[in-house]
Amino acid sequence: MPECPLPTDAHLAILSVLWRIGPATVRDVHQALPDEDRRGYTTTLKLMQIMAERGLVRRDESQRSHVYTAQADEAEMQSALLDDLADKAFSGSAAKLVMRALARRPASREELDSIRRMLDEIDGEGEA
Amino acid sequence: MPECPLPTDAHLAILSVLWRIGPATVRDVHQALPDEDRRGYTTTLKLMQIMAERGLVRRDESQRSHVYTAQADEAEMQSALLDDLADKAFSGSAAKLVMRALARRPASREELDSIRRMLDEIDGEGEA
DNA sequence: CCCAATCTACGAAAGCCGTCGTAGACATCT
DNA sequence: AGATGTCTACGACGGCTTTCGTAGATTGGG
Repeated sequence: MPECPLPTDAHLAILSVLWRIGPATVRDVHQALPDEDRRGYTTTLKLMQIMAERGLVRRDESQRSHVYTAQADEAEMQSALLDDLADKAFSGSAAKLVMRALARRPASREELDSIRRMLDEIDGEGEA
Repeated sequence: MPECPLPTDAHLAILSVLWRIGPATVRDVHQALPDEDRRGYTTTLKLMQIMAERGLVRRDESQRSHVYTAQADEAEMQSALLDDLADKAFSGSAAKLVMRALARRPASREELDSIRRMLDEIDGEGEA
């Protein structure tokens, strides 16, 4: 597993598309990119080529239009990004990070319940 | 209020020092930087000059050694960084972000309790 | 068979950031 | 006054990323 530095924003935007729509060609990804992230077609192509070099995506060249698949796991990547942010802006404390995120009240009742259930699970394991 | 793009990593490292130790000179900051973030003295100086231009810090030039103060509020900055990360890697959902952060079990019992209390507060307000 | 569309590959330009060397101003001490 | 040390200011270089133009290959239609 190539423990990469961390994807750049442009790479992450492409990864997000691949995670969402699954294996896709450059054109598919390019069209699926949000407008504010979309540049020229060859820009998307080049980025994806570089991502393939770095192991962020895998590439199937059996078709003329190569098919790209996200190699990096979404959950792992999210964790890595959170770790990084916790280090940089929360003295390494994930708990501080969580509390700051909650302080913005962005969550619906259902989401709050989900979070509570997750806390219960963690407590349960702690007891055992 | 200059709604800046977002601080770079190097700028954030300096801001972290200023938040921690309060108003300080370039030399103070430079010495307080963690070893892995510290480069040459003039590098720190230049970064802080740029930060002053961008409104991330305020500068008091009444002394020969200028005194810098964090202009950006730490909590606001943390929120902005979390918003940014939520957009880039969690489809804009802060709840997803929180759950991913909790899934890593980084928290002590006390921290979990704090988080739970915060959930209760949010619920309480929702009721009212 | 030829034209148009589409793809990959390559290279180069531009931008941004971090890094530092150096210069000049100022203070201090002897 | 001179030597020394510290400060700010400025400029430049290098690295990395993004962006795109262009060329060459391939496909499909008329």
